[in-house]
Amino acid sequence: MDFFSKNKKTSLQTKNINPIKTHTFPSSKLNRLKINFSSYLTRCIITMMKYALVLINIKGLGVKTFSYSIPEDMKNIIQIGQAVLVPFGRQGLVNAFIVGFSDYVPENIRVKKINKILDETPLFSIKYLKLLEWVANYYCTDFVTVLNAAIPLKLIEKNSKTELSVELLNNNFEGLTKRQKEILEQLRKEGKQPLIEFENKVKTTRATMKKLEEKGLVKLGLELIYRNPLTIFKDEKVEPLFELSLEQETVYQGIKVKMKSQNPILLHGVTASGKTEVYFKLIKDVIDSGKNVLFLAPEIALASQLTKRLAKKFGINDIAIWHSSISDGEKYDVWQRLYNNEIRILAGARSAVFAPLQNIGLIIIDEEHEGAYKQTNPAPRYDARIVAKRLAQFHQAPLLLGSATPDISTYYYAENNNNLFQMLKRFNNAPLAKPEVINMQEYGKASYRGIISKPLQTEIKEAVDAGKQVILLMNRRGFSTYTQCKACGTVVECPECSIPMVWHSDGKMLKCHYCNKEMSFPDFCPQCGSDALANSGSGTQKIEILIKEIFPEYRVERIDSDILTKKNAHITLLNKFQKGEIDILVGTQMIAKGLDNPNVTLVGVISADTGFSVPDFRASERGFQLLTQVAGRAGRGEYKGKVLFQTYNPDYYAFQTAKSQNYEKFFETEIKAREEFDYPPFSQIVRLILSSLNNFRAEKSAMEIALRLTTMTEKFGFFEYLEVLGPTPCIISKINGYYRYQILIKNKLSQKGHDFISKFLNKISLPKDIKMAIDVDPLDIL
DNA sequence: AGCACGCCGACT
DNA sequence: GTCGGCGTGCTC
Repeated sequence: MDFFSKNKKTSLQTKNINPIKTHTFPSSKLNRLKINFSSYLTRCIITMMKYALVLINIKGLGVKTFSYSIPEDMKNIIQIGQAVLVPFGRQGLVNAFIVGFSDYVPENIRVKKINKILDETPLFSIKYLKLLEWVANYYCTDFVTVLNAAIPLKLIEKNSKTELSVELLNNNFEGLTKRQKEILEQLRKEGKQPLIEFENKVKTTRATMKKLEEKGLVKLGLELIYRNPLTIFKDEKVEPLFELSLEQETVYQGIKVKMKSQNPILLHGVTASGKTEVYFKLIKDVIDSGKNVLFLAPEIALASQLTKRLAKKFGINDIAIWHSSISDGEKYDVWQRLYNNEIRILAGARSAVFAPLQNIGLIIIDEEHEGAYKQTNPAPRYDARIVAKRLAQFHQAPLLLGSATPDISTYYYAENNNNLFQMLKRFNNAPLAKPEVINMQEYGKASYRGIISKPLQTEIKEAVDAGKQVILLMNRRGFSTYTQCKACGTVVECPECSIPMVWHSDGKMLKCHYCNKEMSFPDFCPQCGSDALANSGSGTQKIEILIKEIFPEYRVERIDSDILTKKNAHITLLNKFQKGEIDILVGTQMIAKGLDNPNVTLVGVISADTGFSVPDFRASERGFQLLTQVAGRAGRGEYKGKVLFQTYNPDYYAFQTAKSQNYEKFFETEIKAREEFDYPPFSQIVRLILSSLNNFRAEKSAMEIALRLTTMTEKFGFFEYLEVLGPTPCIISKINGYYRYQILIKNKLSQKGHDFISKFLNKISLPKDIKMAIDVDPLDIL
């Protein structure tokens, strides 16, 4: 591996920029970690080893690994995953995790001794760390960054604490005071629970509880009582599973045959085709066979909804939920229950792939095309689908992906591996609404303010007057899309980010959608001083106002992320809509997902072109998905649905296929384009973003890295697999004051190529004022 | 993050 | 001389 030699200097090093240093200490640590996890690690070797590698969360510094020596008396019990107490710097004893063992420590450090093993039960296994190590390698980041994302740091602080519990011992309440009887009655109803929680709830004190303990009526123990966040669903009646339709039954049987498959299985089912029933039937089979199920949904709200449905079918005791917003206490409890194999079904969002569910027999990822499965910031920029695939392989369990509009790559692989299942009919045989196109080149002039066409107005009126409800999609928030000077053409941009400021009519402000900076509407053009500044384009706020102008008597509401700032506001609005208290709902893509309202008969897309024109290789895919998903909101009940797309480009292929709701046709055209230009799934993209407050230095460092990368690629014969593009300024060339340059590396799916990239990036260290973000399989390249 | 170490300017 | 400014580097 001499190509990573420290002394190599490139000709581009100048006085203005620090040389790219290679660092040795952290990477040697990583190498030790690697050796420990992946090869000869067995208990007997561990117990012979002198040093333990522990993970410490240092405030301000983050999570780092350090070596400590193992006292003789701990050698028989010490294990990976245990929480320990170690002396650290001037901070005295701190909590840490055992993550590895070693016989060797670099000479120049003097090791301290592990002070205490806090809990002999480990919180994770070697297998688990192996998965994280794989993720770190795949996403070209370090192990600690992945660990940081995977294990809730609060576990470290929480784990040594035990809580007092309270439990009823005797049901005979004779001879007690009225108040005491009340307290015990409540305890009898609710069962064993944490003492403090109980005292607060029934408004009593420790003295009273001690008294009851003395009388032998309750037991106050030190045991750990798990909080079950699902108790809110505990009154839900457990219902039998649905009967499957013929189409569902066929797909179910087909998937059953594939349960041993090492490759992901795709269930492509049109909106409202009843994928959930198939999932549930499979889940039942898996848990009956004694294995566990991981079920992911793209976002927290959908994961909660899913958990409720699961609780209805399987009861609450074997189910847990995991996502970034459950409380630390709940995380701790769920973690323990998972590790102790007390959970049959875990539902959750992206981060739930890292929960330590044991003995997995099936992983389901619903709405697999959703971008929310990919973490964009901060690192690790992982995709839960990729991690889940690896996790499934570890457990030799199948991975089932479901969507009405699958990711192009997922579909490609599923088809090639003969793992594709389709449900192209709606469950209740309701026909899919065929969208109609309104060519705005033709209708534009006759439209209300050039935006709401006559046919759309007519359909809205017809629907609402018939007591039905309407969804209008406008995939841009704010009032307009940009503010322009009519004299010189200048578009008002955010001073910190290179994107147009958007006029918001509610706050009467121009807002930056990247950094949220606000400013008042300028009186004069910042470029030429003219006063001819005007707003152009439309967003949700304008549509809401226009619709209210046309139909002053109808109940119109708007949902977009501006509304979301008020807590639960959007849930309240969705509930109102569901109850029929809103006639017309205007919103961004938030309303395209998951809304299942049988009373919606009309869906209108105000500007169906939005999205397709973004300069990104996935723009057509995203546009197609959005239009298909929103069209699926119409006619889900017994009433026939209608969908109208307003567009200025009626002939565009992605648009035509979305119009006919023909996924396969879209796929065929799109996959050819991907092949021709070597985009995924025919290559893997690794995107590097170099950014700095100083434009020149950002560009310079990007150039230097690109040059090194190209030189090495050629020198070591990787040019067959790797193509280095750039650097170029990012399309969004400035965000939050940081100038951004990108380098794209296209890897023709070679493992060797990927290992090279990973090693190369691990060795790079940059001057302080330059930041580098590594994004493997980026969602977009803006 | 803290905290020590250390290398220059101002001061009783 | 030596007090203290805070830039730099380290924590097994």
